[in-house]
Amino acid sequence: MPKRVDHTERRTEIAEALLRVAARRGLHAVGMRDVAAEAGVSLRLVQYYFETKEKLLLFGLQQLADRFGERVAARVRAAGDHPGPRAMIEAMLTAALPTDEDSRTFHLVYTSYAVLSVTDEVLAAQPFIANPDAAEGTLVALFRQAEESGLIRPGLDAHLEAVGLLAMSAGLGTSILVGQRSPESAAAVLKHQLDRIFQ
Amino acid sequence: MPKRVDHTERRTEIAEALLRVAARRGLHAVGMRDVAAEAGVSLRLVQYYFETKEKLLLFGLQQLADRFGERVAARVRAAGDHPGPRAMIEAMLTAALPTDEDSRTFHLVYTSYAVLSVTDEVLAAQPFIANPDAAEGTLVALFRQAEESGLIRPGLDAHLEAVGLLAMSAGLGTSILVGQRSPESAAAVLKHQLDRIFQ
DNA sequence: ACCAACGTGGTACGTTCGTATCACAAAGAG
DNA sequence: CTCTTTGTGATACGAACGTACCACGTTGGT
Repeated sequence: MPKRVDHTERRTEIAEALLRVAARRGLHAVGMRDVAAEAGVSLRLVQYYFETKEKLLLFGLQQLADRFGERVAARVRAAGDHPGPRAMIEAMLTAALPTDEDSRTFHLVYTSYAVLSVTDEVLAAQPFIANPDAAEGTLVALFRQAEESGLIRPGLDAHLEAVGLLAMSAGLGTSILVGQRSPESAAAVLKHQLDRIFQ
Repeated sequence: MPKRVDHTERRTEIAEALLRVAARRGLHAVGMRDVAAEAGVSLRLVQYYFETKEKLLLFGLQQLADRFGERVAARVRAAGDHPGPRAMIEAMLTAALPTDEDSRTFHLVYTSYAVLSVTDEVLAAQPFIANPDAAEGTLVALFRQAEESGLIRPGLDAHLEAVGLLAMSAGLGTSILVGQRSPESAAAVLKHQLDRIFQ
C-alpha cells in the first residue's frame, strides 16, 4: 500500500478535515481522533504528517487564511473586468460576511483562532497581524485611488476610513454568526456607510 | 465550620473566579479544578453550588454581561451631569474597547462565549441576542434625541448608524485584543466616525 | 435533646485526550 | 537481491477532565 506520497498534499487534506470539524463542533472541541476520522485516515497518520497538535493547528490557520484570500480575490474578480474602487471595496468587505456555509466556517474558525492566540503564545505568531494588515493596506490604496479620481469628497482620511470599515465588517460578521443580525441587514449597513463616503 | 451561607453570594464569588481564570488562560482551558483553586475552595464546593460545568458557564456569562452593563453605566455617569447625546454615545462605545485589564477580560471572555454559542446550543440562549439588542436600542434612542435637538444633519437613519457603530466598536475591540491596533488609534477611528455624523 | 437537612472534604470512577511505542508492509537504492 | 527508508496500523500510556459517591461535622427546627 505505501506508495510514495506527496506530503504537502496530504497535509492539506488533513488540515481541511480539521477545518470542517472545527466548523461543525467548534475549534475547542476538535481532537486528533476527530480529524483523523473526518479525513478518513488513522490517528497515526495525523500524527505522522503533523507531529504535534499545535503544528496541525498552526497549519490549519495558515490554510484558512490562504483560502480566504482566494475567496476575496475571486469575489473581486467577479465584480467585473474593470471594477471601480467602490465596487472592489464593497466586494472585499462583503466577502468577509458569513453569508454562506463557507464564509460562516471561515468567520467562526478564524475568530476561534483569534481567541486562542490571546492566551496561547505560539499561536499568536504571524497571521493575525499580517493578514488584516494586508487588507488594510489594500483598502487604503483603493481609497487613495478613488480620491485621485474625484469619486469621493477630498480631505478624508483614507487610513481612518479603511480601519473603520474593516472593523465594522468584522463586527457585523460576528453578529451574523451568533444569529443577531441577518446577512442582508449587515450588507445594508456597509452599503450605507460606503454611500456616505463615496460621491 | 458550616455556617449557613448565602448561596447567591457564593455562586458569584465562584463565577468571578471562573472569569479570572478564563481571562488568564482562555475559556477553553478552564476546568472545574482551576476554578476551585482560584476561588480558594475545594472542587466539591464548585460542584455543590453549580451542579454541572455547563451551569457554571451559563452563570459566568450572565455575570460577565451584568458587570459590563454596570461598567458602561459608570462610564456614562462619569461623562458628566448632563451629557449630550454625543458624549453618551462616545462613552458607551469606548467603554466596550479593551483598554484596561478589566475590559480586556470582558472582551476576550465574551468573544469566547460567542464562539462557543455557535456550536453549543444550550449556551446560545439569552444574552447574545438580548444584551447587544439593548445597547442597540439605547443608541437608536440617543440618535433620535440628537436629531430632534438638531445636533446632527436630518434624514440620517438612526438604526443604521447605531448598528454600524456598535459593529465597528466590537471589531476594533477585537483588533486591539489580538495586538493589531492600539487603543488610542481605535478610539480615534470611533471619534472620526462620530465627527462625521454629528453636525 | 434529637433528627433531618445543609455544607464541606476527600477520593474514586470512567472517559477522553495527546502522545509514544511496537510492528510491519511496500518501495527505491546499491 | 538485499537493505534502508518511508508509510501505515494497532495499541498502550499517563495525565486531566467532569462527575459521582461516601463520610462527617454543623446547624436549625421541634
